Amino acid sequence: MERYNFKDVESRWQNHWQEKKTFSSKLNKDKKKFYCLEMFPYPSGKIHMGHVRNYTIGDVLARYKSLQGYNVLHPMGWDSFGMPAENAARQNNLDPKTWTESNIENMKSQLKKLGLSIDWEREISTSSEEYYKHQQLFFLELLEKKLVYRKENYVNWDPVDETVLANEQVIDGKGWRSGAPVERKKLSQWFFNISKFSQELLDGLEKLEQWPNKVKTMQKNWIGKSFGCEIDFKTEGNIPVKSIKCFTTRPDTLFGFSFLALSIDHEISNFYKDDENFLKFKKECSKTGTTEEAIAVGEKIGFKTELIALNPLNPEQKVPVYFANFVLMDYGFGAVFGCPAHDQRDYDFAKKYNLEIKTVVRPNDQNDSFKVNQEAYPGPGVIINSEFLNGLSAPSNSVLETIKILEKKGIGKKKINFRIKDWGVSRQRYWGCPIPILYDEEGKAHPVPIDTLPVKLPEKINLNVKGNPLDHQKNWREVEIGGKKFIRETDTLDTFVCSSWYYLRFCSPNNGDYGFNQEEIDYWMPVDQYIGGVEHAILHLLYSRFFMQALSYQNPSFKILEPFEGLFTQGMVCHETYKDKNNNWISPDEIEVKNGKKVLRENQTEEIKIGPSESMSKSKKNTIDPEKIIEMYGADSARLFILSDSPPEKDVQWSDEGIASSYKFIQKLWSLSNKVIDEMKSNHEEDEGKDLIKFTNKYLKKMTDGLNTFSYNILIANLHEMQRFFSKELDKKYTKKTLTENFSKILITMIPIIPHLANECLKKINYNATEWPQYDETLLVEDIIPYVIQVNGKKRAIVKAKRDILDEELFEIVQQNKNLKKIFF
RNA sequence: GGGCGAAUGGCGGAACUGGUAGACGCGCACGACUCAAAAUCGUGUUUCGCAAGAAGUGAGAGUUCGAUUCUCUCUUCGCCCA
Repeated sequence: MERYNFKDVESRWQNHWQEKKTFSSKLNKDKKKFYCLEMFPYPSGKIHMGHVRNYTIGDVLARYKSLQGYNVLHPMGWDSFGMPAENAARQNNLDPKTWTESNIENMKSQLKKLGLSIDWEREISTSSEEYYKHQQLFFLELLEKKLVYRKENYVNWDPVDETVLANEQVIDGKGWRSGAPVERKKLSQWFFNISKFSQELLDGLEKLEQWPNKVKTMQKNWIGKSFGCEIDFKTEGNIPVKSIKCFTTRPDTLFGFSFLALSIDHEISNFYKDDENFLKFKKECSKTGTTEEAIAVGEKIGFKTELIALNPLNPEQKVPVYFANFVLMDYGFGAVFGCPAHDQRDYDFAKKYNLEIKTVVRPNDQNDSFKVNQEAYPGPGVIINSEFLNGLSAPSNSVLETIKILEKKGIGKKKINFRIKDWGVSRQRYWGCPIPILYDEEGKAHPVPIDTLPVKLPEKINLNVKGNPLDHQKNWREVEIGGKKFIRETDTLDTFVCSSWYYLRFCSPNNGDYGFNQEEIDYWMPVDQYIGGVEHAILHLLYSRFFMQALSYQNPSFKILEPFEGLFTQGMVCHETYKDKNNNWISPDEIEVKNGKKVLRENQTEEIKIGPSESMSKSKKNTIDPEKIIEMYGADSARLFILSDSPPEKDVQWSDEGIASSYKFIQKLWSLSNKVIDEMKSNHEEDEGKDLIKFTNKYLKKMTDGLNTFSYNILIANLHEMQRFFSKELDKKYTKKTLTENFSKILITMIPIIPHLANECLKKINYNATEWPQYDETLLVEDIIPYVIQVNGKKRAIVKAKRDILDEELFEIVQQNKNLKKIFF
């Protein structure tokens, strides 16, 4: 029998799909749509196993839905702006555009070799003028709606990359890419007013039933709604300030008040702007990062002002006012009241400056003489030492009670506060979408006139300069409109902006005058199933959700509030790690197996230390190149293996044995298929049994269930069972009709998983697969079923009997069973 | 420190609403084919035990005729936030 030639078959089918435009999708209101989207890749140059997994999972679903009769939209594009292109261009002395475009070409051909059912006619690239010109228009629209604004802000500054870092790009106080200690720097930045929609973004989560709870919880925490109260603290002192406003979630601990702390950026700092000691202190503060983590871990330091604050519930009590490094200007009002006994940061601060620590909450299992010792007690309990608040259960009753009292006295009011901050979108980089803003000679910002859009990125410029290369482009920066001189904004947009709306563009990728066509998005949106890594659980997904809010704001014809109806987060691809005797990472390519041991290929003797399996990464050299795998084993084998070993939401271990076994299995399926086709030629007049039909039905149910629940690893197990069953069952004689009917259904179920082999086999029996096969419910029911006999909860025997057997009859059988006889008699 | 989740053979993992634990794969062992090897095919493979049988889903308790599944306590690991 001929061996399966995957190279020939796979390339033939891939060409067929391309020529016939099999996966091209068109708006068709008579058909139910299904929008299947995987997170689009950054064009780094080569696909990696993570892509293989992500896109295989998506392809299984897209092909399945298509067989189910849906009008499927399954597009692909490129998240092609960003730092790596700029770095690569600097190093290799070429320009980012050329680098990016050639990477795209290469990766596209690699993806095509995977046999994905992608509508390539909808391909988009965010760094193309075609794409970013619409983004600039969106920016101006949002500016018009006052959802974009500019403000001076302290930022995390990476002194090596000379760029602003987002909080999440700061790891342990260092830049994620450069590793340099991050500094605080004040810059004028563009912001998207995401916090305006805090409540909407929170409420929207409730409706996302097909999202993992984990992701919803993460977003919820990120938005961080807290309920509390704003309080005016009266002040006395040499500075002309009458009161300071604070936000707190624990007004009930006011009797434990022992200091008031201000952010160094609080307006009161203006009174100290010439004070040398204060400036010194400020400098000291800039050494700690702006992240909440850095603040929690770092030393708490303060600068005492000449002000005294009064306790609003007890004006007799007067406490000092400090500037402190752990108070953030953009949370609350940049001022907090210190209650050392019940907040750890306050406790650390009070210890350092010898301030009073007064316990005002005791745990429920302690008595009123409880005193905080060693560390703060932030937990629940009962209010003590607090006059008229004593005895209230904290925080459940005490917070609301205290707010009532404060409101009555007119010194405080109930307030909802959100942790989420506005989204800073300015980046001091070249390879990004230019922000369409012009500054006049007074430095006032003006939108670029719409009819002159897009603001094109200058090409082939010198990147080997300090800071943002666009700052050095005099010709580009300086503009004259109507005789007036302007200077262009040189910051570019965060690449997260590009990925916040690309799924809309896919619906109408060629729409010229606007980012999308309303009719097209009304049909295709929302994305029915979005698939990608959990690392985007917060930012990308939240930004995308914000973008829908922003577009629909003051625009009743835009009705999509949630872009992604279903979300699936797949696990990572892992591989064993290897080290040589000098503890250098060794790539799997440099290793050979000799006498059951892994040795260096170079010298064939040095044994390799095998480390734990970890997520594939270049730094640990434990990557496997998908291109080589496809070359050796074919796309179907790669797809089969990446789906087989673990459920898609969990991490999967790549192994040589695993891919080899998948390859063997492809061969087995091929040979099984040939055997069945041979059997079809023998023309039996009657079926020798019904097992094959019954099996097929059960199999179809399991495959359908598995596909509906993303249990893709179970699909592969079913395929193995099917292969074994059919190989044996073919010893019986079946008619051509039975074989064709049943086996063609089985082949169709293989299309989503291993499309090349499945289509090739279907072609051999001249079967045109158009529909997902239905199973016959009645055939799922067995007549003879096993009865498990338990005695006192322990399994003692299994007897087989008719499904509808009477209790007495069953009892009869049980009595005859010799195992059971021993127990009873 | 807080939140969420997980823990099942040598390994990856299955088990629908509480009802035969270990599907399927890897690995391993044995056998067939072969001069031989590879490949392929077949059989077996939770542990202890020759067997009958017993124990067994991180540990301990509880609910139940019956618990991998439900409840509580604990341990370890992972992820996210700090």
